[in-house]
Amino acid sequence: MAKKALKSKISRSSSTSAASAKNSPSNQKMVLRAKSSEKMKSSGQQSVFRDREMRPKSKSKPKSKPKKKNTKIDARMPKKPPTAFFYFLEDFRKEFQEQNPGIKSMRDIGKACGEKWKTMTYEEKVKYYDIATEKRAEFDRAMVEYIKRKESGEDQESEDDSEFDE
DNA sequence: GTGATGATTGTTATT
DNA sequence: AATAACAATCATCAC
Repeated sequence: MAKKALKSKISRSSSTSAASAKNSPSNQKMVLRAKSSEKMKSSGQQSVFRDREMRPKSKSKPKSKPKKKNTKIDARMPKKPPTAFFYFLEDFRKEFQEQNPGIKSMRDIGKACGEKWKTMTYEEKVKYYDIATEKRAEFDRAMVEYIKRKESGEDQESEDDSEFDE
């Protein structure tokens, strides 16, 4: 069927109208976010002997991913929004945990997700892409403002930082 | 107790 | 065109 018809590019490419593909004129703000504020608490599991590899925190040489904010980016810099895959992860995680209460971390889940993700058809993924695309638009907007603000006065540090001591 | 890591794919930015 | 880096999450490791 016509699945392949659109996968060509979900990416919004540019601008403004490009999003018309799935954007309805009347729909400017569609927020469908399954948000969940659930917190799971796991008990203590302490065991562990997985030889993963020694991970000296001394990252003398970041191999490929400095996970820490090494970039002196401003705190006001809009971070990259999660990609479609990440959104899928959110949903998948919950289910996966239910089906596999034994699994603990995302590392295992991530692998399962990746595999499944590839098996998913565009139609299934499109909804995630849709969300991601929208998020990007918002991010794009935020980026412009960020730049604007930055040029205006990067010295302006947020003074309203809630750094109140309690 | 804190910081860092690992794993997944997607998108962006840069070259 | 292609590569690099980063996005969220959370159990686990190192000190």
